[in-house]
Amino acid sequence: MLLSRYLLPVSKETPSDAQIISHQLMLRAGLVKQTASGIYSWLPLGLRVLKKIEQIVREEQDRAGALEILMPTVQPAELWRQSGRYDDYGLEMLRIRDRHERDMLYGPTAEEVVTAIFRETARSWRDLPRILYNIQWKFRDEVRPRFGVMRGREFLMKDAYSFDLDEAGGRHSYNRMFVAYLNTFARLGLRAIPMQADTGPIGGDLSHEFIVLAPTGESEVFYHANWEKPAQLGSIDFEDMAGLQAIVDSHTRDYAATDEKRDPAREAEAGDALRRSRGVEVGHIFFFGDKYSRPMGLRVTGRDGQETVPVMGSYGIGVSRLVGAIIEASHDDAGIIWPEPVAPFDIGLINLRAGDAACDAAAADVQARLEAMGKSVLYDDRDARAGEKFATMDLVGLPWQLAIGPKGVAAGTIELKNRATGEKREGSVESILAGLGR
RNA sequence: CGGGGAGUAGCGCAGCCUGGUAGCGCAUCUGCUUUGGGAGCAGAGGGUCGCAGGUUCGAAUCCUGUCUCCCCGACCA
Repeated sequence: MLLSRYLLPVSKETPSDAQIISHQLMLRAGLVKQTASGIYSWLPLGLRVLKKIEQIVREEQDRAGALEILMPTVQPAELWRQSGRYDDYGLEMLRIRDRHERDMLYGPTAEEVVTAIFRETARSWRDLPRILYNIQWKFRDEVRPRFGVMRGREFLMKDAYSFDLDEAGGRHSYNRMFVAYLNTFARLGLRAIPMQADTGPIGGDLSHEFIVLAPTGESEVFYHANWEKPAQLGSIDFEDMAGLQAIVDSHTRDYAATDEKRDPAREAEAGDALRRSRGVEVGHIFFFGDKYSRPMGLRVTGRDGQETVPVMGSYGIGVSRLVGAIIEASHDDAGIIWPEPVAPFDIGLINLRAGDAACDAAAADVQARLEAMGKSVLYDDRDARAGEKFATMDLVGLPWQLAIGPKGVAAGTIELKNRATGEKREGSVESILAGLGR
């Protein structure tokens, strides 16, 4: 991609609306534009990141055996009356009336819709268990949106819903999602800690929040030092109930709690190993039994020929929030530092003397060769000063910066910088490209 | 929803108290000089001062209403 043809409105100045670092950097790096309070438009660079995160979330859901569907953003109030939540949900739900005076709503979550779908498709125990998920925009009319996409009113969420015959099965589904979340956050380059959570208005008795550690995170968290070792998950057999339970057990053994859920006894037990940090909630999983299936009339025929009410769980990841969370966890004074799996482009290519025929040709050649290697390249071909180009690349946080200038062209060399480590390497075009190809 | 703050050029701000027809920095455009980590000089474009009423000869400035945004609190993926 040629930067001269891209839409990348970067800014040196910090927008006065933004308080936290991820919000400031997202605006300064031209990732998003605010459209209304808590509502954002995604610009090209930000959208690439959002889609990369979405795809990683999708792959890990698929791997865990969940099935992707797509449910509507606008839902009929009728379904929420069936579950009994229509009157309970309150002002957070954006209520809409259509031209026929029917009560509609912009979905804040999708338990009702998915239960209705499953009610009409599942007939017998053979249709269970199933986990359905979708990645769709949600709207919650927060009283006070803030922190940019971290707490917007409109947000992209992956929400999964499990249907099982009994509680043991429900626990297995819960464990599938638990482990899928560990894998997902690890792939995103994040250290996320599962913490025992209140089940809140959604009900049920088995629930964890996944908290990403970030020094500028919004909530305070306390955890055992063992969590600082990154989780090493090998290949997982999601069908192995006992094996999955063992993984979950090993990832819930060490103490970890949010501010509200602190346990003085366990903290004393942890002693010197107790750590205190800040974090951002990026995922939340619940098992809630027949809370929705029973009132909504979801029934299947069991092995014994009798009707039975399936049990359910729901599992959310804030996809758009993750963009902010990753930046909170990974930035420096110069800007964003994207973990490679979510970076909008793999490489930022800087032409230090745009307009110089030899430099232009060399840069175009390098770009073509990188793209032939399957790398995505943002090529700064603008007629601007080197400092401005490097600063822009630092701000937008691409993992690698390649610089080509007259001296390098004369010597047949090119300079590579790693955004995260700051390490620079100069070498022949061939050797640098070979290094990037690995 | 309670408390506080702010709307003036794309961004960051001054001007408002003490009314007199809008300014600074960055960004943008043109030209020249520059060019290996946010250049210099010269010039240019860009604003219904959030909106609506009112006071006044005259309103960015004073008064009233209204909309929007931000912060603190309670609530939340």
